[in-house]
Amino acid sequence: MTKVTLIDVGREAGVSAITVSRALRSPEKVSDSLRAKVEAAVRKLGYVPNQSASALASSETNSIVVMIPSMSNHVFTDVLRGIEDALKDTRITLQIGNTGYDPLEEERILRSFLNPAPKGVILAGIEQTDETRSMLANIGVPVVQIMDLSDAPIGKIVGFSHEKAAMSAVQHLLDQGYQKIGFLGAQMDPRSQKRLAGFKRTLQNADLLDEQAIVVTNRPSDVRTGSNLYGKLMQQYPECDAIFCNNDDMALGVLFECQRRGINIPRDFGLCGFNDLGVTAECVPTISTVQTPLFEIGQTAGTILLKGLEQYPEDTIDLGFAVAPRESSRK
Amino acid sequence: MTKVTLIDVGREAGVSAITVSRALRSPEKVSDSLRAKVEAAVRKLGYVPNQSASALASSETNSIVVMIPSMSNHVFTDVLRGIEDALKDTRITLQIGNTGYDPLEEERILRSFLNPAPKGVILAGIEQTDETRSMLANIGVPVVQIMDLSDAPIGKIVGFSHEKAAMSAVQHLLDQGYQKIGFLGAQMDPRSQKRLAGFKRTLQNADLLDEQAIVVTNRPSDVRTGSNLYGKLMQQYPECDAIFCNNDDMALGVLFECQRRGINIPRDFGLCGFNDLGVTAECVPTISTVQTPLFEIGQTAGTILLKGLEQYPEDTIDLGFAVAPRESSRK
DNA sequence: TTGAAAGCGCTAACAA
DNA sequence: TTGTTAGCGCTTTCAA
Repeated sequence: MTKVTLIDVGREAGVSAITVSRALRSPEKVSDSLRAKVEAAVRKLGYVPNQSASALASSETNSIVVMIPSMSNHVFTDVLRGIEDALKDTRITLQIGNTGYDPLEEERILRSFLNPAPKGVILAGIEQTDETRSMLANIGVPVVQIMDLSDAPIGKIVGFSHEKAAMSAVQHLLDQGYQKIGFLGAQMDPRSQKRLAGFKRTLQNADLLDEQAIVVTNRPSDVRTGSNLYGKLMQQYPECDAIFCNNDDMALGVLFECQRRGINIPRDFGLCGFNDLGVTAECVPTISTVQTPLFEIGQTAGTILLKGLEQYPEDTIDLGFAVAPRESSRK
Repeated sequence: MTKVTLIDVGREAGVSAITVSRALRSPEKVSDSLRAKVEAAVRKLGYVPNQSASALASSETNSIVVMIPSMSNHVFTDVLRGIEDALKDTRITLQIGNTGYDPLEEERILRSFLNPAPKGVILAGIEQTDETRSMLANIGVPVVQIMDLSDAPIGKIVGFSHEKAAMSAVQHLLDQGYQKIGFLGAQMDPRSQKRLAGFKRTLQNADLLDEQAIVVTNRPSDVRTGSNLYGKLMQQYPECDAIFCNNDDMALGVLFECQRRGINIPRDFGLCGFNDLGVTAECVPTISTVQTPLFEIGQTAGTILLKGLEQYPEDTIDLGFAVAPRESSRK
């Protein structure tokens, strides 16, 4: 079974290689009897197409490139599941690149993934380098950005407004009667910065903003970081009576730290997370959060590439968000 | 910048295409002045190698295929991080396949990834189909299985004993004075089955096994499932005084459910998770667990493929595990 | 509906 | 140290 080629299959079926290729690629353009013969030969010999040869000859691949900042963050694995869902009945393969939140790394990896050109490219965020943009333009490959919104997308963009989402979350805490609201942020990528901007804006409008109420780090977002930053915040802003966290795992860390310190949530302290990563709906008390359409973003991006960008009238697709009020903010 | 080829670079540098290829692939075999000229031309023209053409001509790719059962389970993203770490200073690309815990799906995806042949293949578990095994044998590609141990690995295998790990966990609960120990299992893949076997064996040895103490589901492992299965277990085995969960997120679900029911952990009830996925070290109380070398497994598998299987004397590499006693089992 | 010829961009093997 | 020739396995184009 060493290296079965189209020629071998053709010999077995008594036809030429090109005929086999056609029988496999466009079965409708071939007589029934031929198709049956070819399929039998393929099965008998265990033929598997050589993707390199195919891509080289046709200058077309069957892969879609996805560049995400991190595999450890559930946010992006949820998005990936959405993309996989959109592509599940096709022969399209995902080529996943991990950028580590670095646009230059994104550029470097993407370059190596762009020749031969993939069917499409999905990029997280809108912070691509100029070089990345010009590479993509030169190649002319369909591009979908995800997770954010933009007035000037490279191709299409599917996401939601991080600033508005944060504003809604903070407004929710205000509506519940909390006044001294703090912000805890890890992994301060550009979308987190927008959430911080939304936080600031809402409190400014209410004339309640205190710069001491903001604690951020560039470390990855996780439970322990939530606990740690909570401690830091309470030192520099002791009057704090509620927190908005830029990711659910941070909020969980705050909850645990409050339990350790004997602080009652929601009576003494309000809490709201972000992204609805599952566990905030289960813990005690449940933690209010902002539901973001992660799976749907992936699904939509995949579908757009599948159907062709031109099938979608708008360049920007805002999938919105929803504040999910739970026990942690029911004062 | 449309389609710059080696010939274009060669023309720019005043040499032939093959010389450019050599200058790029083995710079040490080329004169300094030539190398400089070629590098300048590459930069000027923005040349990027066509991987399909390269793979076709050399019958060699620069990719390693990784087949994992799920992207949503942190267990496998930790392993992936390990693989990426081992490969970070190379030009090797990961081709990730998501099997959904289905050996036939693994076979299907793997087949499409095997022509042209990758540099190596990493497979989770030991449940490959006969067809998968024979494909891999025919191609002669280096294979590393991970996450488990086996007497007859396809190539090498890197993992630990799930049965022994579970036995240690259950023994720990016994040592702490718990007697009526239950088992909660989701996503009952073959490795989970081995953990269940370890659970049974240890309790059998102590003459404390009750079949009513076992509750499993094939749904994915998550926090809510932990809470739900806890309820089911307490119905059918009310005398239960401790639980061993087959994954940390399930254990967290049990903790939350106990909080809701006013059951004190560890005084009234003991708890131990599995895999040490981070959050069990942070919650209140902290949850005892079994630390498994997920990152190291990935790292080792990547390194083995990088250096060549033959560099490693043993076929089976047991990276072990460690019970991490925490508050949830300190009766 | 099927086939022959040519070539995708690169590299192995050999030659100079 | 550099170049020539041939060909990897497939698909495109054109012809039958």
